Amino acid sequence: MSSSSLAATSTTATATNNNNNNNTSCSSSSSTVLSRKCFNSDCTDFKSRKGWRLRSGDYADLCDRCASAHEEGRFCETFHLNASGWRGCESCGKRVHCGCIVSLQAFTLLDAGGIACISCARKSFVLTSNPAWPPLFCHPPFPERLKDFSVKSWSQLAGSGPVPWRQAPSLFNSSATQSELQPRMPYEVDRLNAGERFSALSLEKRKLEDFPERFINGSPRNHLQDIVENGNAGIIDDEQQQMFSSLREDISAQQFGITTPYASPSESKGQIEGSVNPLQPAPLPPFAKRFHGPLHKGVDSLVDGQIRNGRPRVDARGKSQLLPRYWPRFTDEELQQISGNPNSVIKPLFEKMLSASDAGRIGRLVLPKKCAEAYFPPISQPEGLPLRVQDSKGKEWIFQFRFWPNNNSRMYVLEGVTPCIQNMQLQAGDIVTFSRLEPEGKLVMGFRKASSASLSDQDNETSQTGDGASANGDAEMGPSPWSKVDKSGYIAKEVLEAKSSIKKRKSSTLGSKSKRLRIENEDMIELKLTWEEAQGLLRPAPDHVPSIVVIEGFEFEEYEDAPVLGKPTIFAMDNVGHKIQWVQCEDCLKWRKLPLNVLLPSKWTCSGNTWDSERSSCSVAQDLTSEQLENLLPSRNLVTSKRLKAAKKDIDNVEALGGLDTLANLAILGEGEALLASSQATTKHPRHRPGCSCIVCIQPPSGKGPKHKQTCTCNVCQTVKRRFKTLMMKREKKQSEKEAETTRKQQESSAEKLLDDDPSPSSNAGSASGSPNKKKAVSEVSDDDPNRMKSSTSPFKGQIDLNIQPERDDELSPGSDSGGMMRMLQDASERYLRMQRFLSSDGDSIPASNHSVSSWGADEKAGSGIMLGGSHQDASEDHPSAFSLIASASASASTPAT
DNA sequence: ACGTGGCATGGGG
DNA sequence: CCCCCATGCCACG
Repeated sequence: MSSSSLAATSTTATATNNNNNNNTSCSSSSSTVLSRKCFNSDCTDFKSRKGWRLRSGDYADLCDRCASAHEEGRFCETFHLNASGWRGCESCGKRVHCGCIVSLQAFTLLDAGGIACISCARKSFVLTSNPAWPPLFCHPPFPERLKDFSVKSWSQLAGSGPVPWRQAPSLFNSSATQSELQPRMPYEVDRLNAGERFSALSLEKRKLEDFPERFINGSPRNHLQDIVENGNAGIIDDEQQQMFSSLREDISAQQFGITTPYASPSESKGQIEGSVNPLQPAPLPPFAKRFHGPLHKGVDSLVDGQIRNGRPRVDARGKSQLLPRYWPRFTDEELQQISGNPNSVIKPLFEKMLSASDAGRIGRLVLPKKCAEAYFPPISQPEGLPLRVQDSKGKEWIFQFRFWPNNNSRMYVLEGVTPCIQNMQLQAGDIVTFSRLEPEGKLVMGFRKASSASLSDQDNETSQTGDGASANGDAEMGPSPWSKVDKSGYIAKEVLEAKSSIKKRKSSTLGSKSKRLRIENEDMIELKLTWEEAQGLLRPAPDHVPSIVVIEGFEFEEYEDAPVLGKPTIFAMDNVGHKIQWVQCEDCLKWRKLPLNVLLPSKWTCSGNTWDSERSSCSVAQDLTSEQLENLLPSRNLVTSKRLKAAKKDIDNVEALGGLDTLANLAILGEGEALLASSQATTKHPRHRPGCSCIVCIQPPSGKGPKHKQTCTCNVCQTVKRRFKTLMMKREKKQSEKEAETTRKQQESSAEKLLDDDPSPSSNAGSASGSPNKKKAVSEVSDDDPNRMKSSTSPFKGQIDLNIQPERDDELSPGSDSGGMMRMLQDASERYLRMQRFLSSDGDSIPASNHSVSSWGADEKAGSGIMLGGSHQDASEDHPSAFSLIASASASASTPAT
């Protein structure tokens, strides 16, 4: 986002109060922009993450702490507690701050007066957020918004009439989500021609400029109304437009979140109008036809009546009409998380498994007709219109949404998706999801690697879940969301489902069509990895004994109750010989010693150290030296330790570890999830924030960059080494166990075999770990595979390649470091072995064997993930889960070569 | 000759 | 038998 310019603009408009504690919101865009300090005037930390959206459309840059508070909905209660504007939810009585931009979307103004907190609002089908303002303040003024309008939002708006916020209940209802699919707007946005598209920029600019003025002059609402009345809609800010779009036809185009936005006000109008007619002419899609007659009115009426209820649209279609295979599997929660904005509701629209063609170089993604007609703006002409879509990383893509006449029908396609697909490193078989950010109406695109996808849902049929929690890693946006949200529960859920779904899965999605697509094993591997990783972080609820289930060769621990996403810990033995576990504080990153059987929440801080009151504060030093820590830390530690050696000290280590953990968590969640928080990832690695020094981010593009020396201790090399160790271990075991088979298997065997064979790494862990480890191993392999696959196998991931770990390892070395790598690997392997021995002795007895394993695995994963990410860069980013990253450990080495 | 765009074909549901 | 949609193929630039 053009932050700078916007910021400037907004600044002007907003004027001056940068620092009100109370009004955090609008205040200091200027300061924000200019300084490095946290946007929150009460905070002196440096900004590092994105917070709420400013009126300028930019985001408030917050420090981690403030960002977290914001993400968790605690910002106002933390900083605005003494500010005016606190009101009680009419429904639940919960206190909600209504006096600043930060909380804009945390409540809804009720028709009858008063406010309802967002959660109650949703329950009661009320709008999710304040219709009137949010847009203005919360949405970026530009194209995004304009484009963003999704049909839904649009319709909603329309329904509400002048008063935007009154909406069709269904809209908010999560369940309604799918159903809500609106019919499309009667109008089309197509008109955008290439030329028009680019006008968008100017438009934006204009908007920005205008925005302040309008805003200042009157209440947003009035302005909006005026605008509407005057026919200025085009000029209106996106938000405004959104709000009033319902009123105007114009809106339609924008609403779709389409790119149309670019059109200037006048343009837009023209377009819209023109489009309207034009649209209709063409063979109308079902919806179009339906709505065709009543344009504007139709819209309104739709909103209230049909849209909500009658309309077959989305809802109807949603699931009933759309083939199950296109049913979105992510849950609202997921979506929400993806959105990054707690107040935003992401409505899953549909998802599609990429076909070879889709993932090919042609850059055309064939859209399921019904989905296209239901969720995308109606287009009457083959040229269609540009559609703006935001990916999970917050990156915006503009695709040409168009169709080809086909027989008597149409074939809808999204053109220009190649960059996006490549960026996400998607391949045939991976799933692309489309959803819409409810308040904003923005189209969001996520993805799920085949493996993960399979887990959650590939099959519609399968997914009983429907709404369920499939989620895996939808890439969907996920910037911050995941990080914020305590995913544990969620994740656990996913995992569980995944397990169950896995069985079914295989056959699913691709189905007949997918024959070609079946990527297979790779994906499978990935999934497994994912699972593994996830498993690593999952802790069984206390006192729950798992039953082991073997699915497709994989062992799963099944717990009646959803597992808990626990904080990875390291099991060890204290001086006295007691088995204990070490855990790292979320806040200070210090390591604390805890009883062996303690199950910690995913976010654990020193304050939670009820076992050692003396060390229940972050201010207390950790009773563990960096060296000890180094020794203590398993594989993942390697990285850390090396880092230490490299130069930095404990702090670095700690950070690194923390990062790993975080990554691991994130990974599990899914791609977008984690890093997204920052919303704007690096170009290189969207998941990572700017300034991120992780391997991924510091890595040169694959195939580029200087080679590393054997003695190189950079993260990448460390990762690679670690990776190698793991691989080595695996091999070792395999060989010992299956010498003859191993060789052949490695090359031929699919991931499955690998899984079975999995080496020892997991051995350390308890019983539970067993499966995970295997998976892990597999995952690693898979990781490698992806990269290689790309290079070698092309559309169909090279199953073979992936499977062959050894080769990869070899490959790896050549790719990045060549000779040096081997040494590193050996070294790493040695260390690794040592570690394992150590750990194994400790971990075995541990009740929650999982812990040991999991922690290890998690760490490892995390570490590998990080590393991989670095190596993979793009790929890793895209991959929803860390696994991919992990897998790439070996790959990472090779990756560079890619 | 290559890359793209658009249409046609044909398997599958 | 019809509709979808993944690909193939061809024409155009």
